[in-house]
Amino acid sequence: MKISEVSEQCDVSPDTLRYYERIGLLPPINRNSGGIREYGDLDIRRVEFIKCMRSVGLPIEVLIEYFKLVQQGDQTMEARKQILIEQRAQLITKMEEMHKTLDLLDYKINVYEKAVLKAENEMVLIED
Amino acid sequence: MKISEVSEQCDVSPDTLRYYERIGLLPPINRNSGGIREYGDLDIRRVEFIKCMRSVGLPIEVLIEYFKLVQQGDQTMEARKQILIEQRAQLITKMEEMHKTLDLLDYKINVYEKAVLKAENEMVLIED
DNA sequence: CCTTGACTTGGAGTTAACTCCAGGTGCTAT
DNA sequence: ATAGCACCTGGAGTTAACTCCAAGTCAAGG
Repeated sequence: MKISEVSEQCDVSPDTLRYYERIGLLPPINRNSGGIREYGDLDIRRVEFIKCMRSVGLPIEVLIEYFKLVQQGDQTMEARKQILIEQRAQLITKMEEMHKTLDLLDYKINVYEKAVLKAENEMVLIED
Repeated sequence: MKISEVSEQCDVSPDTLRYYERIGLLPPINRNSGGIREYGDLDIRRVEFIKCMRSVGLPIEVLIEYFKLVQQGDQTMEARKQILIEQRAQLITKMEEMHKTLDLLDYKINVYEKAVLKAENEMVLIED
């Protein structure tokens, strides 16, 4: 798969794909005879994984560290697991934060709902 | 309340508080005779609200727009409500994204769990 | 009176994560 | 064979949201 196809399929810009490769978040992608990147299935899966993690704000640095360990082989499994556990914990914290904020938004929206209705009723009274 | 006290109580740096004021996210704070900022209860509540919204990634620009409407009085209530509803929707989307990512993390952690156990069992066999 | 410490300002610097650009190469269709 | 298009590279530019800094003011304590 060429870069534009990957870009299309994964909804990540070609610039971003090249950027990810430069900083070592993606491995050096295989090239065809003309020097054009040819992404394999594993590359695509990695992009999808990165996309999922990035979408919730997991920093690129952490992902680079993780893939560095993956590349070092099986004896780093425990360390990799620890990274995922740590990120899971942070994700849970964020979700709790979001739940609190959601409650506050709901409360405020409700206040406006009531205030707007009240204002409308008063309009009706005036119109009478 | 002086800036350092607000900073302490709300866990926001003095620099950030002054920054928020400069860009119009906080109103011009009252000053004492010496030109020192004196934060009132309303200011504090606004800081707390901002903190809550910022903690889930709601952009500063949106908050500035919101407070601009607040300052324009009651006839902007409907518009303000719409902003909150829109942000609520985006928050829900983010939470769903997070849930998906959480599931993926749980799956991966589980895979490692099994792989590590398997590796340990094999070690035992070798040691035997 | 002098030092200390918290405050002030305007402006510059930082960080993360892209995003864009200029200049160049190489296949492909007319 | 030449025009056009997708791709390449290294490097510069952008954006959001801070964060830091130098130079200055002021009240209080020794």
